[in-house]
Amino acid sequence: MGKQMTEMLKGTLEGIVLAFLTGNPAYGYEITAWLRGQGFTDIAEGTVYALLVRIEKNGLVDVEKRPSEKGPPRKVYSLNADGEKYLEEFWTTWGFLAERLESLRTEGK
Amino acid sequence: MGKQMTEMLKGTLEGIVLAFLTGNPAYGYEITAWLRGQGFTDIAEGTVYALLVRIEKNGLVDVEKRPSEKGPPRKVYSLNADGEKYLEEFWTTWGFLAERLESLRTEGK
DNA sequence: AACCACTACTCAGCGCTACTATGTACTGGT
DNA sequence: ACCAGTACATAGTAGCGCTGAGTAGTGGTT
Repeated sequence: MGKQMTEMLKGTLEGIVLAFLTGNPAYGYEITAWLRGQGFTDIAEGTVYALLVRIEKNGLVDVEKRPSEKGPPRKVYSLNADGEKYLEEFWTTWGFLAERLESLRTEGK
Repeated sequence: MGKQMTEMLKGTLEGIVLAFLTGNPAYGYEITAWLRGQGFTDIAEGTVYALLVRIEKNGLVDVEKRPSEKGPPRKVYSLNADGEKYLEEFWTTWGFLAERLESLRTEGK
């Protein structure tokens, strides 16, 4: 993946995944596939799983294990109340940053 | 600074500074002050100087030393051709990311 | 003269996140 | 028996911003 994208994803990938999880419980493999479909073609599987471990440890999601027809059991993640609050803060932070950058891009300094 | 903002700045702060430098040579202390004026109130001085060292080492800027009336000599940075090209790539990368996030925020997944 | 605020730059060490690379394990098709 | 696809896990690495401290020059106050 491009180095710029790699650095830019720091902090935002988490928000992207949490946003996807809103009202839409999903498991790791599924999330990875979705991300690739969104254009994040080079996201490594390991990155997603590590992220999921982290947000679970931070108490932002609930986890439920479900059997799969085609492989090992799935770990289905769903956003909980803390996660929703965290995601709201994420949007606030991102909104500020995006606004600053947008005005920089159009107006110049 | 908020942890979310700290992580999100990774990769974007560099672009912000390069964008500011476009057609507008500046020195570290000045850039720090400008960033604070833009709302990035908690950007550490050390962060900015380290970033400037990095982009200089990567050949994105030219540097000129100028005496100051009120302190140690200033190191004035100006964007060069490589820097402009890099900044263009930055906008492309950021544009993609911002678009994805924006559609996530409004449409939901 | 001593002190402090402001200007201006530097640097070592830390924490966090994404990436690399590899491994495990289950199902189904050939 | 083999391989592709599904599904998860993890140790080690690189990069970036932050913390905290230090150096240096100028000007104003006491």
